[in-house]
Amino acid sequence: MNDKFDKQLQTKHIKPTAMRQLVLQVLTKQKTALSLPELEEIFVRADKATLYRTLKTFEKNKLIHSIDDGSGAVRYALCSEECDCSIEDLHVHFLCSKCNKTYCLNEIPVPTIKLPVGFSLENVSMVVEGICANCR
Amino acid sequence: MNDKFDKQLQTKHIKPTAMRQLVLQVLTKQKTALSLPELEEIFVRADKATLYRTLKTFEKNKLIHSIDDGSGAVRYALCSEECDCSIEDLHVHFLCSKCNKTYCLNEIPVPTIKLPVGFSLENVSMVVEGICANCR
DNA sequence: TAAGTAATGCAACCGGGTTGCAAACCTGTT
DNA sequence: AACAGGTTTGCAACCCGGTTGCATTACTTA
Ligand SMILES: [Mn+2]
Ligand SMILES: [Mn+2]
Ligand SMILES: [Zn+2]
Ligand SMILES: [Zn+2]
Repeated sequence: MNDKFDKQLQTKHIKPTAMRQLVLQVLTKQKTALSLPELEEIFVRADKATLYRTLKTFEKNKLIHSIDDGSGAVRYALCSEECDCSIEDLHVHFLCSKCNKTYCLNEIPVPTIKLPVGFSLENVSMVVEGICANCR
Repeated sequence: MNDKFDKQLQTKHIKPTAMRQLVLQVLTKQKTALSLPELEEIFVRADKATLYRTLKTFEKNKLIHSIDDGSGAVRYALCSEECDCSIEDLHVHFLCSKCNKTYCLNEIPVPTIKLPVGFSLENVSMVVEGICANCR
């Protein structure tokens, strides 16, 4: 059980500390992305900086990806199995204006667009805002 | 000359004060979007709150639109002539990772995407990050 | 001119994010 | 078991963009 998260962390070359296992566990069971402040609410006894660095470590090692949806706090979600955080792994995110939750729309890739001449692309972010299926 | 901005403000039902004329003038000559902190650097003697409220007023009255490009500060750019800030006026924005400037790609509308069932759309934001034409 | 309304200036505050530093912890070695 | 090195954690402080309350000033109109 913990072994599962343990392996997962080691696969991404992250030393599996207790805190990291717990954070990974929480992130795993979420259907929507979590921000640092939200994580703080879940781990009331944990230190903000530790949670912050945990997320940063996870992100650096591509266990999670970050989503800046304009909701005020950057949110994080588990990367999917095949994800290596390259351009072709980018997908659309959805922010519900009612429940303020952020969904990964993993099945919807970010559409390709043709940039003006001279502009080169390194990254794309597409955030759709609206009402989610749970709120309607 | 000032008359031009004057009319423009009145068209959008904004009382044309001196500060507002100046801010509009600055926004007009910009080729890239401006954030509140950047505006503060330009108007060193002006008060932050005044500039803040000026931007908010402009935005509410659809003289400018805001762009949250993930650069840390929300940026603002003049709306184009025909813009009434509805869905079909949405366009892609470009953030240069070198000069950190944000461009309105007015000629590139945000692509339509098909959301999962139950999800409804109210707004979309698409930000491309890369190297701009000036920086390459 | 006087009253009423809107804009401005100043100060303080909030919240998310980030960092320096010391203590605790882990791991491998003597 | 004691030690040494490197890593993680906890605590505190800080930064910065954004926002608000409130008193003052400016504008409008009766
Ligand atoms: Mn995602
Ligand atoms: Mn724009
Ligand atoms: Zn919802
Ligand atoms: Zn550039």
